[in-house]
Amino acid sequence: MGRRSDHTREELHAMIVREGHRQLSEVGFARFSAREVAKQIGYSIGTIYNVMGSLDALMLAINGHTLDLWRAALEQRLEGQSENRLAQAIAAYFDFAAQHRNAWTALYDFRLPENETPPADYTARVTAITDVVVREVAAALPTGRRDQAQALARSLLATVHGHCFFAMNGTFRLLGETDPLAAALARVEDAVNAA
Amino acid sequence: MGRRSDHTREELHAMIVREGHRQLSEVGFARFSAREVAKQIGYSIGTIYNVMGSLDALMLAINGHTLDLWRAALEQRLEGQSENRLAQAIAAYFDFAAQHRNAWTALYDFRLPENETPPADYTARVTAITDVVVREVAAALPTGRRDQAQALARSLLATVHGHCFFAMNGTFRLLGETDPLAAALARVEDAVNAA
DNA sequence: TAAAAAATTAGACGGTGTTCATTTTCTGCG
DNA sequence: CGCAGAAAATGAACACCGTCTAATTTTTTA
Repeated sequence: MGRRSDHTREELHAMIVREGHRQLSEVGFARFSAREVAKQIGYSIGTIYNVMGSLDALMLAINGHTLDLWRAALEQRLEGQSENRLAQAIAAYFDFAAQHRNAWTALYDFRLPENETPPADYTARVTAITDVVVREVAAALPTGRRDQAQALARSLLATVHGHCFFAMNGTFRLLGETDPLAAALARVEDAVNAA
Repeated sequence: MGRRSDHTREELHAMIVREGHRQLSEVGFARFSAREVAKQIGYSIGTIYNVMGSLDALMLAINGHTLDLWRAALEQRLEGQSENRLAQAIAAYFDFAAQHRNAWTALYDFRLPENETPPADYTARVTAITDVVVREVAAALPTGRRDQAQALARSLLATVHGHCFFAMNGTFRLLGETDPLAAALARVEDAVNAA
């Protein structure tokens, strides 16, 4: 076959990413298959490669989509909130991971080969989420300490990530921690108070 | 063929795990292959399955071995140290991850299927590392706060893990953080001072 | 309407995990 | 020593996977 009148190349690209994200969410990174994506959208495996280039590129596009959803969820949660905004942001971090288990986990399961770097539009999505956190950390700091916001935000992001990761992968359950979110909030509070 | 006089079943098990760990360290989790392990030790693929039971079991054994090495490195680093022991432990955490990149990463890349739980001898290795941290956290706390050590140690482990993870996966480089270890140490200090 | 361009296909290739009937080797007993 | 049974090891078979590409089909263009 050739061109199909009902899908432009762009639309097809979007279809693949959306279906890929759907399947990734369903079966998880370990069982994800490009062939199955092709089957579900009614195209052949070859088309996936023509449109996406490679499995790595497909994964980057899917993870990019997850990052978009994550930032949207984060900003929606903060919208109109005037108190405890940093705590709200952290809770949103945890909520997104819990509600999008497989997609969130895949953000960290998937890695490009050693020599390659992610494309600019992917890293931009990562920094977009970071920027939200930087903004909220800055607001939580005393006015004289706002210049520390960027560095502190990076570190607090790592702190929250570590807690969320251990919550999701079972480590906290194993260690008897029953409220990972509270632990993360406590660590962030410690750091903000120290600044 | 049948029994080979030069290897007991136990020795063969150990051989497989050691060679598996070697290859995992070399090529990383994504490119790890049980078939290649078999080839390198001069046995057939079937034998790997006879001895280990499944690929999941093999991965658990290999990761268990990594955890053993990690705890040994941690304890060796602390041996004889009388000052800054908690900071030393954290530095050892980072050092091990850096020096055993692929093996360390595989600890988190590999996950059992949803319904299954890791065997007791695996979880014991995880808690063995945790116990070292609990001990050092307790020592760093004022005597009246020692009862918080366990809960705080869990949280600080997550904190350090988050920083180490972002250091290893490139997130910190992307965000401009040039000294992840220092950031982790600062967060731990904040938490200890707050207690 | 014919030629050029674009889109799509599907099969081939080399790899993977997994299973299991078969073969080989070892052990112990008569 | 010979032989039977147990233990160990094999490797072919199966169903997948990502990747590539020659061939085909459709659409667009001239």
